Amino acid sequence: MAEKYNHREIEKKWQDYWDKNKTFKTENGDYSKPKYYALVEFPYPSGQGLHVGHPRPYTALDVVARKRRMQGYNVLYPMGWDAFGLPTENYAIKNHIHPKLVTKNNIERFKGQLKALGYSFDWDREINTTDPNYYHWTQWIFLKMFNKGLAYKTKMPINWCTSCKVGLANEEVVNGTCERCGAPVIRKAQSQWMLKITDYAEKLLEGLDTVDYIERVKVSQKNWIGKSTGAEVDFSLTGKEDKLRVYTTRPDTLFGATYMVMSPEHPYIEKYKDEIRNYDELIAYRNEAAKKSDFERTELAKDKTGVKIDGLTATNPVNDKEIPIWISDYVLMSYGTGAIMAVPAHDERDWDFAKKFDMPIIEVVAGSDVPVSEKVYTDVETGTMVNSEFLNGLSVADAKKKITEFLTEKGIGCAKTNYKLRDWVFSRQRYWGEPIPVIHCDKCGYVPLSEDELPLLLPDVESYMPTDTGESPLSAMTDWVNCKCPKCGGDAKRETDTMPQWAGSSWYFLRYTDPDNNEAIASKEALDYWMPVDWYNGGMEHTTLHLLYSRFWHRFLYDEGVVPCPEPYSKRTSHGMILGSNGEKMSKSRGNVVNPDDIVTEYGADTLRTYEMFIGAFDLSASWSDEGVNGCRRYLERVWRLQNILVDGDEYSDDLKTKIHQTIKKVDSDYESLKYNTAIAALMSLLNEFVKKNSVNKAEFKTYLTLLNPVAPHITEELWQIAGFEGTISATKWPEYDEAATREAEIEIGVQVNGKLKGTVLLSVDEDKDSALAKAKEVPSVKAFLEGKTIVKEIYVPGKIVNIVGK
RNA sequence: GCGGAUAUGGCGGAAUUGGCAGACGCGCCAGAUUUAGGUUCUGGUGGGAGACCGUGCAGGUUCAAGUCCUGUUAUCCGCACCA
Repeated sequence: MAEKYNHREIEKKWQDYWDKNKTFKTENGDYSKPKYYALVEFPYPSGQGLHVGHPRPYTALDVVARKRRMQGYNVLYPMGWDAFGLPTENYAIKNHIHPKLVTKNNIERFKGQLKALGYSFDWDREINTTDPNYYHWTQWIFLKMFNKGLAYKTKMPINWCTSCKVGLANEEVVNGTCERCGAPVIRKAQSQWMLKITDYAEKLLEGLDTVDYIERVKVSQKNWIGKSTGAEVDFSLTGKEDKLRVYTTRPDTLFGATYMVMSPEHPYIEKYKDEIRNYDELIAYRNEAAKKSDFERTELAKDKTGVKIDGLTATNPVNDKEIPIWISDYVLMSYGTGAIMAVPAHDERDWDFAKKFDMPIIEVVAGSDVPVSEKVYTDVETGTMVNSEFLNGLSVADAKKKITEFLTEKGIGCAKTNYKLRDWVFSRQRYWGEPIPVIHCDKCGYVPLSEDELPLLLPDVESYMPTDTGESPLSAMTDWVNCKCPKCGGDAKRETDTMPQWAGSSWYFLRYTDPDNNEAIASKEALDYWMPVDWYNGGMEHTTLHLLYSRFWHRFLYDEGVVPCPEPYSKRTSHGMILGSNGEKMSKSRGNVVNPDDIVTEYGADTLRTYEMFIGAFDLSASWSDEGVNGCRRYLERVWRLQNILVDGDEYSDDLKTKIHQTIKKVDSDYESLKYNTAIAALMSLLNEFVKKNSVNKAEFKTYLTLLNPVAPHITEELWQIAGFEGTISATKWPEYDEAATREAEIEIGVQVNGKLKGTVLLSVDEDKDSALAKAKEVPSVKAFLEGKTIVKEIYVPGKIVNIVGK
C-alpha cells in the first residue's frame, strides 16, 4: 500500500530537483533542433502578490511548453517583471521606501509564488524592466526612434490625472477618469514627448493579415487604428482667397451639402475675427466646449449644440451654392481637417444638427422608403444618385469614384485616407520610469545622448512626490539635471520626464532570447533563431494597448534591420478572467479574493493547476469554486492510488487499447487548441476505466503519467520515479497514437423512428445498409413503434444514426 | 448607437462536417467498506405518473437542428460625435 499523497513534500522535492538540475534551462547555440517560443505576459509585481488569475495563462502555456519539450523541440518559455509603474511609486511615497527596494521585495515574493507552482520557466533568463542592463536597451530603442524622427516633443493638451498628477495616454482614460485611480481627468497643456505611431498605422493594419490572432483581437486592433477612406474637398470661403478644406468619406454626397461645420478651435475663427460679426459668441462657445471633459462631451453626444458664424460663408465647388458655416463641438480639430461639409440627408449627426437648427435637407441618394426629411438615409449598398448633375443614376460606389476623379482633375480635392489612431503620448512626469536619454540645450534644441552614454541611470532622489507644476520629481535634482550639451558643450538640462510603463513591455520578448547581452538588445543569431514568438497568450485588457505598442516597436526595429521578422507574434490567444465565487470580479472590497498561496499549501500546486485548466472554456471568464478545487484534488488522489493496482505489461491491454489511443489523440489535440478542460475530462474518464478494472499495467501507466504531466508535473514525476521508470518524466517522449487503433470495431448507434430516438443497436463500423436496417428493426422498442406503419423512407448513416420514417 | 461575445440540468460545463443532448466534474440520493477521517468504493441522478417534453424566446429549412436560416430578448466586454 502506497503512502498518503503528500503534495507538500513531493512538490518541494521536484521543484528543488528542477532548480538544481536546471531541467528547463534553454541553451542558445543549440540551433539544430526545431525551436518553440511560448510567451505569457510578464506580470507587474504588485504589492498584493500573485492573484489566482495569474496561474491560468501561465499553466496553459506551461502545458504547451512541457509538451513541446517532450516532442523534441528546443523550447523557450521565459518569465520576467514589468516593474516600473505608478503603484510602486505611490507605495514608496507613502511608506518612504525607495521604489527600487519595493520592487525587489515584490519580485522576491512573486518569484517564490511562481516557483511554488512548478512552472517550467527558464529562470536563468529572468528579466526586469527596472534593471539598468535592461532599460539600457529601452533607451537605445528610443534613441533610434528619435534619430529617425519618430520621437518629438510638442506642447499639446494632454489628459491630466488630477490625483496621480501625471499625463495619460488616450488609451489610459476610461470614461473621463484615470484608468488606475479613477480620479477625474482634465485637459492640460503640457510639453510632451510623442511617438509617431501614426506613421505605422498602415503597416500595423496590414500586418494583421499575416498573423494568427483570435478574431476579436484582430477586430479591436483594426478598430483602434480606425482606417477610413474618402476624399478631401476644398470649399471656397465666399469672397476670399482661402479655401475651407474638409474631409469626407462620402464625396458622392457633395451635391447634398447644405452647410459646413468647423471645429470650435479652427484657426479661421482667429484669422477672420475682424469680419466675423458674432466673434464673441463663438469664443464663448469655444470656451464652454473646452471646459467640458471628454466624459461630458460623450454624455451629451446626442444633443447637438453649435453657433452659426455671422459674416463668413462657403461656396460648394461643384454647384457654386453659397452655404452657411457653423461651429460645433461634434467636429474635432484632431481628426481630418477640423471641418466638415454637412449632408444632413445622409449622415446621422448632420441630420440631428439640421433638424435642431432647422436647416434644409437635400436628398442626393434615392432608395429610402421614408422621405429624408423624416429619417436619415445612410445605406450605401442600394441607393441611386439623384439631384447631383453628372452623378445622377450612379450607384454610391460608382459616384464616389467618379466625383473623386472629377475633384482631382479640377484641382479642388483628392482621395484621402485617415486613421483614428493618434500619436502616442510618451512622457510621464514621474520618477519610477526609464529616464528619457535626451538633453535640452537652448542653442541646439533637443540633443540625444550618444549610444555609449547609455544606460542613463535613474538618480536617487530624496522625494518621489510629483510636483504641482506638473514636472517630474527628477527636476528637483539639479546636479543631475544640469549638464553640458553634447553638441556645443554649453550649459544644458536633462530631460526630466520618464517613459510610460508601456515602454519596457514593448520589446521584452526580444530580450528573453539573449538576456545577458551587453552589446546589443540580443545577438543576431539568437533573434534569427527564436523570433517570432510562436504563441503569445495574454489578457483581453492588453489587446489594444500593449499589443499595438509592441507591434509598433517591433515593426520599427524590423525596418531598422534589428529583428528578422516584421511581426513579433505568430499567434495570439487570450484567456478569460477568474471571477470570485459570486461571479463578480475579485476584489478586496467585495471580499471574494482567493489567495493562490492558500490553495497551494492546502491542496497543492498540481491541484491548483489542474483546477484552473479544468474550470471551463479557456477564453471565457469562470467563477471560482472551492468544491471544484476539491474535486480536482480528489482526482489527483485517485491518480496517486493507481500505483496500488499497477501490474507488469509492456503493451496496452486489449480491452483498453482503443480507449488509450483515443485518449492520446484527444489530449494531444486539446492541449493544442486551448481545450484543457476536455483534455482533463478525457484523462479522468480513462482513469475511471483503470479503477473499474482494478488494474493498470506499466505501459498504460507510463502513457497516462506522460499525458497528465504537463498539467500536474510534480505528482507525475513522483509516480514515475516510484514506479521505477527510466530517468525523469520531463525527459521522456510524448506518446504517439495510432489512428487505426482509435477506431472501434463495433459501435452502438441510435435508432430513430420519425426522427425520434427509440432505441440503440450495436453495429460493426462497416455494416451495410440492409443489414443495419434489419438489425435496427429487430430492436424491440423500435419494432413496437413500427407496428402497423408503412415505411416511407429509411436512412442509415454509418457510424452515426439509423432513422426509419413511417406513416 | 456601433462592433464582438455569451445564453444548455440544482451548479461549472461537454457535444468535428446537422446524426443517441447533458461527456467530465461538483452537488444530491441510496448501499457497501472503514470507523472520526478533507475517507474510499458501487449504483442512481434533466422534467413528467405517463404517452411525451426538454439547449434564452418566436418562426423556418430537414428524415434529423444546441448546431443551418429569418426575426427577437437578456447579460457581459470593447469602442463611442472619427465626418
